[in-house]
Amino acid sequence: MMPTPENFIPHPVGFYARNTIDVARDLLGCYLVRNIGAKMMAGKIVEVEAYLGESDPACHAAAGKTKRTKIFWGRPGVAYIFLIYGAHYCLNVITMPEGEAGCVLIRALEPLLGVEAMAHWRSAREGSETIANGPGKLCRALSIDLSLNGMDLTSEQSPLYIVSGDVQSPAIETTKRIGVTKAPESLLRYTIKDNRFCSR
DNA sequence: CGGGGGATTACCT
DNA sequence: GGTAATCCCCCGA
Repeated sequence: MMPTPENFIPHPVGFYARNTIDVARDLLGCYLVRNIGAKMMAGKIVEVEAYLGESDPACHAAAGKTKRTKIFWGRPGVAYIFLIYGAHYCLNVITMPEGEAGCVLIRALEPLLGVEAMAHWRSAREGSETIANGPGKLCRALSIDLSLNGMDLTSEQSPLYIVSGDVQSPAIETTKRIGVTKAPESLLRYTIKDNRFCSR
């Protein structure tokens, strides 16, 4: 059963103040909501990756606290956004209780609301399956950039937030993370099994 | 202040 | 399958 915008309920901070792997798996099937003025876009989260903080070489937090990474040790449930290859943004959610580091990378969405707007931002006339099937593509589709870094994803007042999704929890497939050069063998990528909107 | 790294994507053969 | 594009961030000097 799919929620409608009237029933969009953001997760409380406590949802994110937990073990990163649990949060990652629980985010599958939830909805990412983007408001620009009166326009709403939303998509179901179908692919994520867990980054386990200081002990995970692939996690930016492994470099220690810097201007860019100090957000990891701050309040959970906020957006961590960075620019990669000078061209694409990646959207993460900060996890773990305050004082501990971790995040979940949102890697793909199944477009649900405002699909035409997403196609517009992407300058894509293709089918909806490829509009947001990658971390850079979904940021482009939802017009997400560094100006949203640090945004609270637990509030409906935010231009970007996450809400509870499908009532039934999905079957989950576990694989290696994509594209990472450090710790490439770790099985920390989670997808909704057989969902056509995942990357690859 | 210069240089290299990077969790990607699109477009080429 | 291979690779160029492109820039913020971090580090070392």
